Amino acid sequence: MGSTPQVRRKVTLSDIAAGCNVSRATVSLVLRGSPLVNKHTRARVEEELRRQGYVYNRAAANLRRRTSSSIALVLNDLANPFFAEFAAGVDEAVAGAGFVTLLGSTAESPAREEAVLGSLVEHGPGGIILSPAEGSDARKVLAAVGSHMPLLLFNRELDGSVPEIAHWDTLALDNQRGAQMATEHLIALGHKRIAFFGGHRDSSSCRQRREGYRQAMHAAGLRVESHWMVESAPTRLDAARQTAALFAGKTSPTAAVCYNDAVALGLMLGLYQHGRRPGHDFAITGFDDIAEAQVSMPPLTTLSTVPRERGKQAAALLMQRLQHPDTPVGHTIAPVKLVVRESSCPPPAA
Amino acid sequence: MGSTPQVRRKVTLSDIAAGCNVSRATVSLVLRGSPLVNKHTRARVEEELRRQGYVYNRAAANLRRRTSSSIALVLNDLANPFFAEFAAGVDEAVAGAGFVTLLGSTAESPAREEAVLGSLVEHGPGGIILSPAEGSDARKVLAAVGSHMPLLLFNRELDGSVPEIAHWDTLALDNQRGAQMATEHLIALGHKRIAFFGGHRDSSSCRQRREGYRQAMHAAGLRVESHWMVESAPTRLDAARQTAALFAGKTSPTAAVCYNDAVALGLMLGLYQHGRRPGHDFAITGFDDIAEAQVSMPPLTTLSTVPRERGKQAAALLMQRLQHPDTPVGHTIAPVKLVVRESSCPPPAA
DNA sequence: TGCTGCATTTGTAACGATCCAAATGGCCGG
DNA sequence: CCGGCCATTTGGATCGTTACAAATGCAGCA
Repeated sequence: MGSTPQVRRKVTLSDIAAGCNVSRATVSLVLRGSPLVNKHTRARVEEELRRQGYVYNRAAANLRRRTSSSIALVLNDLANPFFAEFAAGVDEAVAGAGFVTLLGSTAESPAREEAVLGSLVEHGPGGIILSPAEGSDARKVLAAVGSHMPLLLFNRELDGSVPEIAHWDTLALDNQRGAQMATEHLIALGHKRIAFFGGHRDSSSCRQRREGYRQAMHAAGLRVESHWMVESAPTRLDAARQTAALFAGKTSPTAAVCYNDAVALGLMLGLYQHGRRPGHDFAITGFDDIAEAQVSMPPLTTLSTVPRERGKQAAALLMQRLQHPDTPVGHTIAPVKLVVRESSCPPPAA
Repeated sequence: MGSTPQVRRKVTLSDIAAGCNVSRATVSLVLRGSPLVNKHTRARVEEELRRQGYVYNRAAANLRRRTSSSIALVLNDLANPFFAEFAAGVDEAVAGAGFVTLLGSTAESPAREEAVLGSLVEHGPGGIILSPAEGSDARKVLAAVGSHMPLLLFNRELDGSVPEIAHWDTLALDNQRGAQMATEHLIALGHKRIAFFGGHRDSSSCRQRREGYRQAMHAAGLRVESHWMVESAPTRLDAARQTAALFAGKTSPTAAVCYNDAVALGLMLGLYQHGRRPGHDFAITGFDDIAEAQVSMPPLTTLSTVPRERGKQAAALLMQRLQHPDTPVGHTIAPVKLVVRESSCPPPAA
């Protein structure tokens, strides 16, 4: 039935035009649903499009129209579930707007980031969503993307960023407020000796979370022992390894605000290995609310960031910028929500 | 220093040509590193490129050369860590070959899959890597991508696929052999009553894993009770919910081969809730070796699929196909490796 | 009949790159 | 001094689409 053995070359708009004796211009109008074309003509053309199996060449159209139909998404770590969810959200919104997503991942390497950005920019995305690699430099990024490319920075800041060159929008989580809420929650439960566990001191998100923690402690008039600030890679494995450091000093904490969920889960494991029972004799909070948080043992009290929503939001913000290139840059801070589960118990009776 | 306030229009090759009194053709040759150009000329042109902040327009070049510099990656569930790792692997290899990845995710909906494929195809990728949505139909996919688009199917089969129309390559995990290995491992430990837990009966990977399980059981002369075959959504949560079903009949199993790691971890949780201790009085194996498998409690015996490697492999296979479009289609089965950890214990002494 | 107005349709020049055949200019041998 | 050769450069057509101004045809009306 109507099988046309389409062999070599791709079908173009000229083929369609020739196939039903109209001009290329008319076919183009049909493709774009213009009301100018006669409805009988339109029908003939559409039939021919179907018959020949035409596929639109958006690259050619974009070239002529000087438009773009893609956005680039560059992530420091796609394999991380947080960013994977984020990416899914971005793609969902981007696709909803009729765009496609160009993906790039940098594996936390500023050098790769530069290369990836360079390569993606050549493909002419309308804008870029970037979650920078650790140590990524503002001037380098700017050089790679150019000063007129709409750019949305997610989740982290760039090193050496000064207001004069920063033409980009940002979307960040409310790290400080989140850590503050977690700390206040533990304080309300009766804890007095609370640690801040995990993360790299020099990452911007870690700095902000520590700051929130410190403020809450200070506001409650509680001391912070220096050995309660434990650094670790933001992974389960390294967190488990660093557990012992918490109990190295003479005054042991009874609770810990963790840098993120991965670290919190690692700490749980480490506690079990030290013979302690998280959720019974030690309270823990996380950050992110990853899928495992609700089924860990015990279920983890944490700050929900809803990464998929953040992805959609990031895409929406970038689309905004595409439509209004000349509005002043915006800095959005997404609220986070405290989700209380069993890992945050009161301190053991003194 | 040398800051040229580049305002509106993008810099094109003509601008460079004009800027140093050579023809566009010469600039083009320089861009592509042709040995034809005089090295003094090349230097002048390169200086001008830098000075004006030129960025290559790959879309225009692709149009003229009738080539492509992208591949499309369409996933049924990007938020799943297995696919996120896979995507990271694909992107790594694709970027290494100087291509970019066009991302699409379908949220397990065949309708969205069709739309996403249609949209991506218009952007002219050189080929497509597709992990189909559940229930995705072969003819529909074929209609969306056309019969000449290089296509690699990953992880699942398409419904209604018949050899006459299947021009695509495939890359699959060795599901059957993997489940067989897991089952044999449990049998070697002394288990006789072994269940197969989780997954959707009609997904191709679940069928294959069940088949491997059945073969191993049969080869060992062991019975399979019907209530030992428990279905669940492939998620932790639903798996935890279905746990009770395992112990509904009169003969309870002492071990379970799980559809995948998520299910296995859910089952662990369910067992704890039923007062059993996985790794002590009940043995469990998973499938995938996701990151959590090594830090769960107890650490999970599972089949390692190395999704990132699969991603690289998928990209490599597709690149192969791009270079040799006329070689016969290939069906690759990636081996899996049994990783023994503490979750697979011997049966409790009778 | 000639003119205007409307609904359609169309030719042609772009968009930014590449391909190709042909031009340029310098140098060498005869 | 000329022809030929080499190394280099170049104009113009082209990829598949869209913008735009202009053409077409037909109906209505004075």
